[in-house]
Amino acid sequence: MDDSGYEIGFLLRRAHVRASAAFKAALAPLGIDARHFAVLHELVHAPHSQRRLVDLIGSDKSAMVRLVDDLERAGLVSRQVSVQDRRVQVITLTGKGTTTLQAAQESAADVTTVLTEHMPAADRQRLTDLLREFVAGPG
Amino acid sequence: MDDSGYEIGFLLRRAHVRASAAFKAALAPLGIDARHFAVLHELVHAPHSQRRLVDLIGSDKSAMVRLVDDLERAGLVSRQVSVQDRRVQVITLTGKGTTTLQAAQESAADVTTVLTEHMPAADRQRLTDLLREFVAGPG
DNA sequence: TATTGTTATACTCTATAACTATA
DNA sequence: TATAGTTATAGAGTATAACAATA
Repeated sequence: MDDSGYEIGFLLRRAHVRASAAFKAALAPLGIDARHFAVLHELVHAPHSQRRLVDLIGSDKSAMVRLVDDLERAGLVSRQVSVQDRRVQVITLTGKGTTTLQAAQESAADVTTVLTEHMPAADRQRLTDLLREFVAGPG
Repeated sequence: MDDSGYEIGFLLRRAHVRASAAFKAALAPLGIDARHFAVLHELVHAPHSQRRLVDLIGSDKSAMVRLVDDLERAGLVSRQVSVQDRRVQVITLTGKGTTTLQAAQESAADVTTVLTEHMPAADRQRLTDLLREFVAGPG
């Protein structure tokens, strides 16, 4: 009985569950979860509108409002009305946000090491590359 | 800026979101979702106790009660008290369950084809193998 | 009219603990 | 005492639609 035709679906679920539990535990001391981390990560190089963050992360706009609410309340980002388009809220990393992001990046890297330490380095790299290819889709 | 140290976490999330949305849509006409499919899939070769299903799938016992409730209500599995241990409910695929599972397997295989048709076949196979390795963990 | 962001709401899923019946 | 299953409940996350402000 060969189920390789659809096994990847089950495997992605198990892999995600395994990884997200580990990331959640690692980020908890910083007061954020993986979704907040994803937002902070997108803001490293430049501020973005909430709309742009939604597109980058693949969330939805009402969920993003609450994520940014959380981050703003924690002092990690700030909201500013755009001068060009006053409908737009520009989200910027604060100094504290930058510090927290760096700590989160270290924790996340440590977790990743633990999650993949049973795999040869080449396999780890190849898995990352193939996931990137899978996620890219037909586009 | 190199984020390869933790990028795999984000990628697994995006990959899982992409795949689960597709599986959900494909299985909806059969009246089940991916979790029900996983349960049916484990019952192909032999009946199992709910406890065993929990271990196989990585769910929890109260969630499993409801999954089996759903499947039993739809006539896809049956519950029978074990003769050896009357605490145990043995879950068995019905004829309708077998038919539905086969349809689900075909839908899932089709979805997988669509999800990976932008990838060379060798990459698809390698991704499956590497995910299996990742999921296995240090054990 | 269309878009950005906000709010409200309902729904699903998960997590937890208490409970039963057996062992 | 411990285990398999059940039930109840609370919480988190998602999805949806209606709304306000601006373009």
